[in-house]
Amino acid sequence: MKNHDKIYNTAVEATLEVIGGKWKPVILFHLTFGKKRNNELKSLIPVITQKMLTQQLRELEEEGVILRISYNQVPPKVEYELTDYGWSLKEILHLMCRWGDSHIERKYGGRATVLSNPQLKDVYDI
Amino acid sequence: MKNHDKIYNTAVEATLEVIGGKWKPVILFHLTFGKKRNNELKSLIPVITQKMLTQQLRELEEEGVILRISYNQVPPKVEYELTDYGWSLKEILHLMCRWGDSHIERKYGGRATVLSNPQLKDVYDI
DNA sequence: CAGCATCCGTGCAGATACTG
DNA sequence: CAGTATCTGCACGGATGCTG
Repeated sequence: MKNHDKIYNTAVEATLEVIGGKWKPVILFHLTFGKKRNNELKSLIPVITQKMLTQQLRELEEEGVILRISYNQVPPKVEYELTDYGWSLKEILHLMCRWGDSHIERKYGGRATVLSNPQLKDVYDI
Repeated sequence: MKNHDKIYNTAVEATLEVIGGKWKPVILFHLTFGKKRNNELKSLIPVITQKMLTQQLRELEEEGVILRISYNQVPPKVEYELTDYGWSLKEILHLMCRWGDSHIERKYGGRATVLSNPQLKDVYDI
């Protein structure tokens, strides 16, 4: 063993440092369907507050998984998109979505609704 | 639309309800290598407190992804293992582990260590 | 060994108001 | 439109001590 700057017990923990935030997987998941503006994300995630959204976006940006594109214009226009690195999370995120789908079906039968992931039906056969 | 007991914006959220706890993915990950006793989990996750460990285990049990096996003996012996349903999370968990590995490499180069996931090296070629 | 009970602090996250 | 700034509360999680 050498001097370490950082010690993990499991590599899973390293992943959680990046996508472990309360809304991060959800935000990233939506971005796997293309770049989104601030308001679009708010519409897709109605229950999140603006503060939380901005906060989580900033952290994701710092980790290098998303890119913030600010067009200098009035009114302001900002778009968020996955970086190449961020795209490497797609498999995990879509797997989480598909698992969630089957979990909902198992737990609630038909007594639950998922508002905004119709796209996945086109991507996979579910 | 009909009356719903539950509404999700994304199925990802349903997944997060199950594995979204601070330590849940880590605990579940360890269990993908076989049943573990309370103390074994504590050794594998040194920084977790007993309280948190118990709490997270209970919640995982309630969700039906792990099973608590209590042998009625003195001293007590309790084992935790994945249910069949819990096993369906394996792909996500191992994907998270592998992504974490590459993330650590990318972010820290050699200046970080992962203590306890040698098993994965045998399972996959990494 | 496995775990519960209790106390306690902090930090996460909500609500509201304001800005370039 | 896309944010900041500030105040606030409560629940999450840590530390400690006790139990079957």
